[in-house]
Amino acid sequence: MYHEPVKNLELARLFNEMARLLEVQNESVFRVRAYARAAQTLETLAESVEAVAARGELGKLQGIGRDLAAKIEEYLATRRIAQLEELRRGLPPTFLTLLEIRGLGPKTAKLLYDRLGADSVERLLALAESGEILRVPGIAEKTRTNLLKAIALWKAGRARTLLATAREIAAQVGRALAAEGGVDRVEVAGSLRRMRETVKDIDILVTSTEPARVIKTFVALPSVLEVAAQGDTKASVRHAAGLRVDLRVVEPEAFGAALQYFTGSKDHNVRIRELARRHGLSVSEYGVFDEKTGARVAGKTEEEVYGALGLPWIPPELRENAGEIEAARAGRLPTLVAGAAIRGDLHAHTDWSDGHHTLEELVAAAQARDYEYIVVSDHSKSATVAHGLDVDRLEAQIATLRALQPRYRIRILASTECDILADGTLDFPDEVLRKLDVVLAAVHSRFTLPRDAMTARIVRALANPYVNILAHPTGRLLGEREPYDVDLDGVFDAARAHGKAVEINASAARLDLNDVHARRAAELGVPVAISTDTHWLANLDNLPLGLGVARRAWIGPAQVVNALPAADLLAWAHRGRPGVRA
DNA sequence: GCCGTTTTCGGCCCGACTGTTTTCAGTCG
Repeated sequence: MYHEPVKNLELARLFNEMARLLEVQNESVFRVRAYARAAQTLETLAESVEAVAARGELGKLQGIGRDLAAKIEEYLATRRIAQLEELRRGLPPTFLTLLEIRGLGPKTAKLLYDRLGADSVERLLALAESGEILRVPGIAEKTRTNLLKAIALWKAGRARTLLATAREIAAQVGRALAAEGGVDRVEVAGSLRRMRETVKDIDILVTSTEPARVIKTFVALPSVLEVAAQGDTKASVRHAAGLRVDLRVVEPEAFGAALQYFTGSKDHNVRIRELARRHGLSVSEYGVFDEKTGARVAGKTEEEVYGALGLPWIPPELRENAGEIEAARAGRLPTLVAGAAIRGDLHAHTDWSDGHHTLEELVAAAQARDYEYIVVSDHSKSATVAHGLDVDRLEAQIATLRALQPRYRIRILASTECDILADGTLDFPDEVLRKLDVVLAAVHSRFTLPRDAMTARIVRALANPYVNILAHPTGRLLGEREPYDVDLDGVFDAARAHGKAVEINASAARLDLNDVHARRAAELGVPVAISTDTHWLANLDNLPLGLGVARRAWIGPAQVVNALPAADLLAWAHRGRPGVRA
């Protein structure tokens, strides 16, 4: 999905494919897991795998030993992995899509292929519709209807749900459960709690003295389309919004263990349990237990659970098995940026361009959020569809905004989201930019430039002494538009050299930079701006989405420019301008 | 296939639910 670092994700995909192929061929689950773990390491690796290979340090990566390191090197050198090609030989290329059908795993898929030649979803559907699959031992009518349903769902498109949408649905379900009574505590777990940019399902955890009643209430909610599973303590439904919602009812005594367990990630939890085993402990959603005596030694809170393993509490956003367990053991977990640290929003639009509210409405709404400052950054003239401002209108807006200032406590900062033209020059001349408090620059056109040209374009813009922040650096729109092709390391190097910040755009479909890239930027010493890119007043509430990305990127308040007081922010923004002392 | 604060060999996370079984395998998270 991302263009940089390309090979990390390419390789991760290939390792995942090898894991699935090995699994289908009934290989040892441990061998399968080794490949899957290596894939996960590659996915979360911020640095380019090529750079690691060049240093000869592949073997130092989590879960990558001599053998897998050799396969990575083989791929980097030849763009092929002989073993993968060998594994593929036994099965048609469409076979692995069968594993995307919920409820159909490697064993059954292989069985259906061997017995009936089910080599694709289409073929499986035909076999299920005709009833031929009933001839396979272990498959009866119930499985047939379940498969038909799952295939229909698969065909409907299993696009992941945006974090913002899922947060809203989870809140609604939580409120509905609480309103029905019998529920003491409600918490969201899973990838939603970890603030992943998209989620596949929603996990909700409740405590109750009447589990049966809560389960009954849950499956009967009006927003429930279909009940997928229902037991004494857990149930799983398909929500009207299309995604799956899982509910677990747990004992208060085990709430921390359950929350830790259901927050995941799976890979994080596997590591935690392995660590526990080495301490003679066993971890489950019911608590931490002494293996010898069977006594529960922790479980009421997450702090207790991590504490029993000799670890500090790990923030959910870090729980991806991306180095957080090692950092926790070494006492080197980062202090993450939190909402309280954010002093203002650095990217917002008004009806002067494509925003939907007036300047005064925006300022009042930002002030109501107790911000110290709000940056008004309407589009520039080349963004014609967004009614971008020309020089005259920008100057008029600056005057209006300055005249408004005495009526507000919040500091109103004049800005622009200035288009970066195809050649890297800016949409406003320097003598106009210098009248602004802060300058944002962004790409809104010519998305298909070749990588080198796109990189040079952005690097040139960053060299302009008036530009402060590169907005939505990759241009992606989740589920709609791929990021444009750009060498982000080149962009980050330029940003650092010129003292510029890169944005973590918090609008629901952007989240741009993403977590992996933001982590890379921060590691390279580039500060970030966490901004909402508000077009509707309600968008100001999207800040937590951007904070989620930043926290997943291990970013602390010291690396965030809008954690600075207004005076410091302005000093930083004007530092590189001609005539301003550094 | 990886890995080491009991180990360079012998382990490798844990439990719920389902469907098809007569005691459990497969799948999921």
